[in-house]
Formats: sequence, C-alpha cells, structure tokens
Amino acid sequence: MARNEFICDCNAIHQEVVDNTNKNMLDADMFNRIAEFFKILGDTTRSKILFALDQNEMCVCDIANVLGMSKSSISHQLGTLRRSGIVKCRKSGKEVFYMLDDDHVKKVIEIAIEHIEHKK
Amino acid sequence: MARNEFICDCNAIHQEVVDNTNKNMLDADMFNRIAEFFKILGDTTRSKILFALDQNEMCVCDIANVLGMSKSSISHQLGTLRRSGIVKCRKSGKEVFYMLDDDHVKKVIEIAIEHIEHKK
DNA sequence: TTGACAGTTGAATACTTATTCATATATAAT
DNA sequence: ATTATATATGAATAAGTATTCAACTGTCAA
Repeated sequence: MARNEFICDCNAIHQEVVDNTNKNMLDADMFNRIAEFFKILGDTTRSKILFALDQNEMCVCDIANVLGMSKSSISHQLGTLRRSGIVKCRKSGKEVFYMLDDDHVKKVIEIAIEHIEHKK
Repeated sequence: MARNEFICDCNAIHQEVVDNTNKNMLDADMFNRIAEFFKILGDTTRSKILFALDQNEMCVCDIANVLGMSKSSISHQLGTLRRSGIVKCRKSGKEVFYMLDDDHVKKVIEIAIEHIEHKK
C-alpha cells in the first residue's frame, strides 16, 4: 500500500521534511483565522481606511471624504472591520467616530510597506 | 457651492482632520500594492504554504502532502506566490523546491498570530 | 412632531478567484 | 526512443465579495 495513497497523488515525497513540517503546523482553525485577518487587510479601500484611522479617529463622513467614496460603501467596510475586531467606534450625537482597535494592524502595514519598498 | 460637492455626499465633515489626513495619505498605487500583498496572504491555502515553507524548503509534492491537496492546486498557488515575489524556487532534476523569498512574510504572520491570540 | 441628516443595512449586480480537469512541458530512467 | 513522473498551465465552474441603490433607524433642531 502506497504511503500516501489517501493523502494526495504524490510520489516524490521527502518524508522526513514532511513529517517535521506536519509536527509544527498549526491547526486548521488557526490558519483560517490568520487568512481571515489578512483578507480583511487585503482590500484597497480597507487598507486606506486603516491607514487613515492610524492618524486620526474619524467619523464616517470624514473617511468617505478622504477616500472620495460614498458613505454607504464606507459604512459597509467599517462594519466588516468592526466585526473582525480591527476597529472600534464611539458615538457622539448623530456621528460615529471610528478608531483602530489594535496595534498589530499598524505594525503589519508598516512591514508591508517595507516589503514593497524592498522589492522595488 | 458646497465644499464637498464633487467629493462625496457628506456634510458632517471635520475639515482640519480631513485635510491633515489627506496630507499624509500615500498615493493610490501604494495602497494597491499594500492590499495586493495582504490579499496574497489572505487565503488559507497560501497561509499554510507560507507557514510550512518558513520551516523547510519543499518540493511541490511535499507541500501537497502536508496540506492534503492536489499538486495542481498547490502549483497554481505557488505560481501566485512566486509572481508576487513572496516565494522563490530552485530546480533539481524533475523536482522544484520552493522557499520564502522575504523575511517580511514571516514577521507579518507572527504579528497576525499575536493579534489573534490577543483577541481570544 | 416634523424635518433634516449621520449612519446602517439588505438585496442585487458585477467582479474576482480557488479548485478541478485535461493537457502540456521537462527531466530522468529503461 | 519511449515511458514514467514532477510540475506547470489554460479553461471552466463555483464560490465569495465590493459597491450601489433604496430603505430604514436614531438623533438633533425648529
């Protein structure tokens, strides 16, 4: 019975490397969360919003104005960011002010910029 | 003429904040690149591949085996990662060994994990 | 209480993309 | 040369998603 019959259609396997890697892999749920986190950042509109909020807390209208987009579109994206715990907000009268809820976002954006500059 | 007539349908604007933020915003191309970078990481399969390659360089079969997926699927994703400069490869006979081409990937994954642990 | 406005939200459309399947290329072995 | 195998890739399908539009909620002011 072939070693990897039930795993994938591969024969050229370096079993030690595979075993060692498997030992260190995280569980599926963790990878889903990691990918989910990056998926949130992986949209031009959201990355602009986050970069902007890194400088000032802002209301929906402010953000829409900075990005030159509709309030509805921005509000949808803010909802996505809020539900994923990346931004939080406070209400003040009719306005809702948004701000970053996590230092990590700032850090990963900085590293992404480093990566991009480095590749140029 | 309303101040923001041509920008968005907003009235409740804090002009100083908006001006200040606009001054510091990066250009559109930069945000596209940033989002593109995160979009690459924002897929479960690719995040698994990158996490695995952070530990060992591996051939396509090895990766397919670790992830329990078809070689074709993995090869497609490796193509995406290669074209975006995140992994590189070396050929050895019939096999192609892939490895990370960038420290930044490792760093941002670590920070993503921190973020996730912190949110739990 | 009525009107105006900030923000939210559901549905629809348009667009993107991950995987599969079939096929192609390249290298090694017989 | 021929065969087997490692990888790559184009096309197709299926699933996911960003923006728009319309309608709604909540708050303030008159």
